[in-house]
Amino acid sequence: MPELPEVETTKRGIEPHLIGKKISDVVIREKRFRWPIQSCLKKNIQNQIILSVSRRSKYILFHLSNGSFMIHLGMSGSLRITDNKQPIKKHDHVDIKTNENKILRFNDPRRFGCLLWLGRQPQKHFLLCTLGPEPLTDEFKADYLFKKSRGRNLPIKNFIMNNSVVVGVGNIYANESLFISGIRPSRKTHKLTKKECQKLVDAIVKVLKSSIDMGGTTLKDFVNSDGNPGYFQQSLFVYGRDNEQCKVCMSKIQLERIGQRSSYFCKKCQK
DNA sequence: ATCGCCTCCTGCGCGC
DNA sequence: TGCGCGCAGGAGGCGA
Repeated sequence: MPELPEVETTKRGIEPHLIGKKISDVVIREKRFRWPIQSCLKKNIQNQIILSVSRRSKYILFHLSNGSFMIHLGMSGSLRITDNKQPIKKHDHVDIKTNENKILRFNDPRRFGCLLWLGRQPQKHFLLCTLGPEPLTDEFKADYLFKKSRGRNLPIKNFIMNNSVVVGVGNIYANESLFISGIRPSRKTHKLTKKECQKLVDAIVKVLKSSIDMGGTTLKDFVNSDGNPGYFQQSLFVYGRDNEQCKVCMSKIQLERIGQRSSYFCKKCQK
């Protein structure tokens, strides 16, 4: 569920509670994630001060003076700032406690996420070193996407969901940005014109930015927030709307499986 | 090198 | 009401 905007919102929400704080204890109730929690994690981060928090792709990185660690929320994970009065709920797998009796609590029902020690050069970790540009930076522009797309024969939707092309575009945002740019998800990547690449880049940026804005207003209270409402739901053009009317032309929204993923589009608005 | 399929896991919604 | 099935999703890994 967490796509890039949710991860960014989470990062912004927890950051002020953690900067400059010392990690006093780490409680690991479950170590089986996408990758198991390393046995060295606890001793490496305990008694260290959190100097800064950053985000790369959907990874949230925590920087300490002896190295960094990171958390990925997978598809069902969430992070909360809480305290030891709050009862431990199902799937509350890890607590990172600070010296001010605040707890960063990692909940992840499906355990698709991870919590990994990275060492002193986090950017060299195998999960981070092959990542493409961040979509909300100058690196991600039409020129880049056009060049990168030459000679590629896969559906454009798969292409933009590939993390080595651009990070942070999950299934929902891929569908939405292709609708906004008027491109069918099944179009072969190399057939996109430069103009279409421009439209697609603009659409991806627009969708991600507006979603961050919405997430920012809905999820601002992280201390007592008890869930993520479908705040983005009402603004979706195509995702999850098969057989419903296109909000632009009233045609019926189509559903097709592309690359094992549900792909929604409007036949009339997208070519 | 590139692409597509499989897999990890649990909760939910549907149909019977 | 209860059960079981199928699907959802991020993204690495692997086989073709």
